[in-house]
Amino acid sequence: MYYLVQYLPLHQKQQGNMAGRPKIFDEKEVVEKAVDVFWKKGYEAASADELLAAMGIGKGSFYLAFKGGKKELYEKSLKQFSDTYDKQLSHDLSESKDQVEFIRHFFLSLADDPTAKIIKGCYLGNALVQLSDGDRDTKLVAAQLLTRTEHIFTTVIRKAQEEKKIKNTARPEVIGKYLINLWNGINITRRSNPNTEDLREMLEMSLKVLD
Amino acid sequence: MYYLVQYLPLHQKQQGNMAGRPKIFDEKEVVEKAVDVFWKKGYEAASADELLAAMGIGKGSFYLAFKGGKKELYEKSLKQFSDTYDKQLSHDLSESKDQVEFIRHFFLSLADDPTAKIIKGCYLGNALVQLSDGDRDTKLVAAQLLTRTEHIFTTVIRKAQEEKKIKNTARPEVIGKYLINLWNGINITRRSNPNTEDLREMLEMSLKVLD
DNA sequence: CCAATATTGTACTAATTAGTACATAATTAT
DNA sequence: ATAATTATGTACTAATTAGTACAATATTGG
Repeated sequence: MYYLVQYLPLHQKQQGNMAGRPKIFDEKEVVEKAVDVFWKKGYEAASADELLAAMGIGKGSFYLAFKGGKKELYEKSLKQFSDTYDKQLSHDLSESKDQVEFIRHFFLSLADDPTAKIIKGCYLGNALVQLSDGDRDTKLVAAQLLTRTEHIFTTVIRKAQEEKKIKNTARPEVIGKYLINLWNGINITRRSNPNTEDLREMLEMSLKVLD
Repeated sequence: MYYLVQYLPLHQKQQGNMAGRPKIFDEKEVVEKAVDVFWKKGYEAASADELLAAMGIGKGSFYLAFKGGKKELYEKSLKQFSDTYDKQLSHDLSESKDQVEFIRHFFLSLADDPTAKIIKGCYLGNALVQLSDGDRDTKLVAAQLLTRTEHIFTTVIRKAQEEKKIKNTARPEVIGKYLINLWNGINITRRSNPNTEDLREMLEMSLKVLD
């Protein structure tokens, strides 16, 4: 016997037709709050109490909604962050007149970021460095999400090559990896040296691959 | 009245002429053991007990020798690691016939590292990512040490430019930063994608700045 | 041999951790 | 209204944390 089941999008609240006391929070919203804490403190150093305070919910609600505890919350935060980020990036790219130029500007703007004082790095890159061997599965999630962003770059490059907009004839996968590697590097390098001018020149040198 | 004081190198044990029970450990040796633990587990996740076990000393000895506790141990481990690393790198460079070629090979070899399965990244880069805002001073130590390695690259590049061994006429500081940024990037990128072939091609593309 | 000194090992503390148990509260369906 | 269901808040637990206190130990100099 088979049943027709309606799969609702996860973000659609089903409160209206469900029995029981209603949730006082929206999962997406509290995960977003958790991202802030994890990003600022790091995975290990972010305590459950601190997370709950930021999320504005109590332990009862939390461990009911996130049965896997802190780890589940972190994985969900990685996914949600990455989804939002990639979606925004893809959208901005589709809106831009010159996608290669957009990427160039995207990287160059990292040299004079006004938020440079509080350098938090890349949320996914941080995960790869902060997670220990015990959290191999979570690490893998972060790795896959970062690879997804890499693919966005790769796709732009492939298209630009087809349209003869860039001279570089290397495989698009290689240029895409080059770009994500540049991104990964900057997120470390910026933390160790705030010299904006050298950083800018270094970025300009790096972006010659897009000529 | 002035006295002539003989300053002994720190690593020279002065036990022979000192009163009191002799130390059962050598500080450099135990710090080296601690590096292993910090590198594998990360700063936060490395517990004092675990560190002490690896170092083979008890709490009494530890807190006497490292009054600043875990934090002092970590800072010392950063310095000692970096000293050893830079010294080795400088030595290898001075031994090599072609220093630019050495650097090129140094980076290319990262693509087929036999220890790729256990990717621990850069000890100093990890520190920059793993330390939270509360450990700003320790972070600064790591940043300065990483900059020192950058300067080693810069010096090689400057010399190579003077000797017309590379065509790239950008400021050596910029090329040096480019190289340390490449290093920082790879130590993240390798963790997210073990595809050796793409990585190798990406590195070859990156190293064109050394032509 | 004894005083002075430095190191060691153990037992303890006080704080913090993640997570559980469960009574209470707020909702829907009948 | 009341039964069923789901969420919430609080009080608790059990483990782990970094670090301290201090008596016992091993050395040097006199």
